[in-house]
Amino acid sequence: MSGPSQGRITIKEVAEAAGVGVATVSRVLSGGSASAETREKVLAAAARLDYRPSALGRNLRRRRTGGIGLLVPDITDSFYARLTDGVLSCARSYGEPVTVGVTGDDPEREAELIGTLIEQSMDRVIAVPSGDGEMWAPALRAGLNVVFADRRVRTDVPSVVPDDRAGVLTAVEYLAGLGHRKIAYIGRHAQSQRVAAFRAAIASLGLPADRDLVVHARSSRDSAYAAAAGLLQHRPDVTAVIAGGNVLGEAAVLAARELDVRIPRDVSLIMFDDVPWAELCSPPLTVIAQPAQDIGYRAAELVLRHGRRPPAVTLPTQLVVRASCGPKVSSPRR
Amino acid sequence: MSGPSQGRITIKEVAEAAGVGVATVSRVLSGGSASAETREKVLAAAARLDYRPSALGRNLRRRRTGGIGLLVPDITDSFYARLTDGVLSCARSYGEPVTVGVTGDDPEREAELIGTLIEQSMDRVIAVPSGDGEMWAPALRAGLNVVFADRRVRTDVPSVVPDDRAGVLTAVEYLAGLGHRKIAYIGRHAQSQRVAAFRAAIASLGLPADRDLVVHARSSRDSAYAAAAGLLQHRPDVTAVIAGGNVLGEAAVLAARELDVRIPRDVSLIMFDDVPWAELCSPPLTVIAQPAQDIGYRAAELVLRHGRRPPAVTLPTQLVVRASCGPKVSSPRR
DNA sequence: ACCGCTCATGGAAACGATTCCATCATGGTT
DNA sequence: AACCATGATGGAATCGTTTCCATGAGCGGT
Repeated sequence: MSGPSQGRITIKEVAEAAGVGVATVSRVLSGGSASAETREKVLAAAARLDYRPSALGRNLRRRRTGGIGLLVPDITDSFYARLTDGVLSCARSYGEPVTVGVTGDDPEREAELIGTLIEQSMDRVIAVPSGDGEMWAPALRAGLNVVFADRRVRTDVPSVVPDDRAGVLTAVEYLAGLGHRKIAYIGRHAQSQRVAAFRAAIASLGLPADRDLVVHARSSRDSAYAAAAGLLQHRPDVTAVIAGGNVLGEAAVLAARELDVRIPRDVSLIMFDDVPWAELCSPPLTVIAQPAQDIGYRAAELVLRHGRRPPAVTLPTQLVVRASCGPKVSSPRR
Repeated sequence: MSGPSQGRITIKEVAEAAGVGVATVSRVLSGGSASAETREKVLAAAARLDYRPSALGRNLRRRRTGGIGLLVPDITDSFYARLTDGVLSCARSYGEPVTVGVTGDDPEREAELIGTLIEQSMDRVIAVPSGDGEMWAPALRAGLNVVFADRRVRTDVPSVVPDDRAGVLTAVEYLAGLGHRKIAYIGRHAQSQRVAAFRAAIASLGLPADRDLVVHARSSRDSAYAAAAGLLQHRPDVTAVIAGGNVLGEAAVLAARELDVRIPRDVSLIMFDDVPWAELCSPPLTVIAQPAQDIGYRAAELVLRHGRRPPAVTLPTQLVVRASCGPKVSSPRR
């Protein structure tokens, strides 16, 4: 009865209780070879003492941390919440803990969080990168195992992204089919890829190109509202808008309501990202659904099985037609 | 030029580069006493080598992990996403990483996650407990620093919760004021506290008590829909329902729409938790707003400053009247 | 001039695990 | 009977940090 009854119990105490050496305990517990009898004794002792190996000790010796880091712009945004859910779901099946950080789409904050992560010896990270991803260069050189989600900003980092090009094209084609020619896009600052796809789609359909038809917002709700209201106010000639995310879409219907422009009579609206309330909205919103959860899950798979990794995974999007788009009005709204 | 140029650089190499001992480096970096000259040398060397102390080594020695663990039922639920955001926001100002786990309101999964957490040597945890919180007993005994959020299920654990009693009472009073007498409550399984408050409110206003007027759902959207649809179908006599959360509210308006019961003409609806889309909904939803982010922030404060901790913090809720409640219809709906 | 006090400093132990390596027993082969 | 191969086992080194303790220098007081 000499065991130190206080504090966490260690492998040493298990070894003592089982009457074997610490090396043997470690071997048995990590599936190494041992005689049936010894294995029995060790397992019994470990169970009796309710022994839990310390991840700290293990990781220090192994020189890597088990867990995975996840960096998202805004956990409050349903899209990133679902993406996070996907990551957590996959990580759970591997028993890996996930450390989450919020970047707010700010490269500086992102760099800071990367610092924290490598301080923690995390060697596997999933991130929705904020800027052009150049702050990742040092971490990459240091051997960090990174997978980008939702945005593909570096070709040397495996990425899991929605099929933006197809999604945007589908939306623009649908709108053009309804007769719209002045179509605007409201996006976040960081979505350069999607904006490029938008311009390409506009061009390919022979619609008038106009720089001012894409407006940007930062990741806050206020900024989104300002962008939407500004667009609706200053460009009475646009008859259809595409919102590049659910908070942008929300801001757009709010702004429209405030400015008394009716959807879809005055302007048609397509929102990226299908969220539960899109159906509850008045009018129900036509959306481009994105597989947020799958993106997270696949990204986690990629970062966990770090075999040879494909450079990029693209997941399909889907147009869900509801009631927020209508034929072009004959005369531009005043 | 003999430094091992591969892998992470350690305190030993910094010491060598600065021409001092490792103990001195450690002391300088953690704010201990040292001569100005030495401090200078060490700081210079550390900066030059871009040295980052390994949290692993530190934590092993200190026998505690810096980070904090966070357990929520469903990160996809806006309420818990905002709560998480609050926790992350507070933790960031302390430079503490946060490990997030999803319990799905399942005590078994929760116990499993607790195991992972203590394996990680996390000594500080914020949790939204699933059941009666009895699986926390061993962890508590082991000295884990736990704070409960959103639900108060044990008196021996500090908790940060919304003022459920006042919130429910406000909602019931408001509904009663509109003439409603058969008021139902749809809640999650785990919200025993709120259900008790509901019954108390009903009783205090002299309304008919009826066991069947509170129905429970599990944390999935499907379960929520089933519960709402069941209630609406089998109890044509209820003229007002209170939904105990935003996914329950969403399910209620969906079910109502499907069953062709109109809000608020046929039944009035009050939803717990104000979410951005409540205003966008048709009709805009009257809600009891809950300070989800504050709850998370305060819980994080509590768990980080583990001075003497108050047993419970209760944060106020607020009734936001929109358009989902109306006067009682004269005849029960068929 | 000596004593004792303070202060900076570096060596070494400790934290809890994994893993290399040496040791020893066993059993089969020549 | 001697020998080798095989496999189980435990001691000890190791990971990167913090912290205890001993050492030595500097210095003011008697």
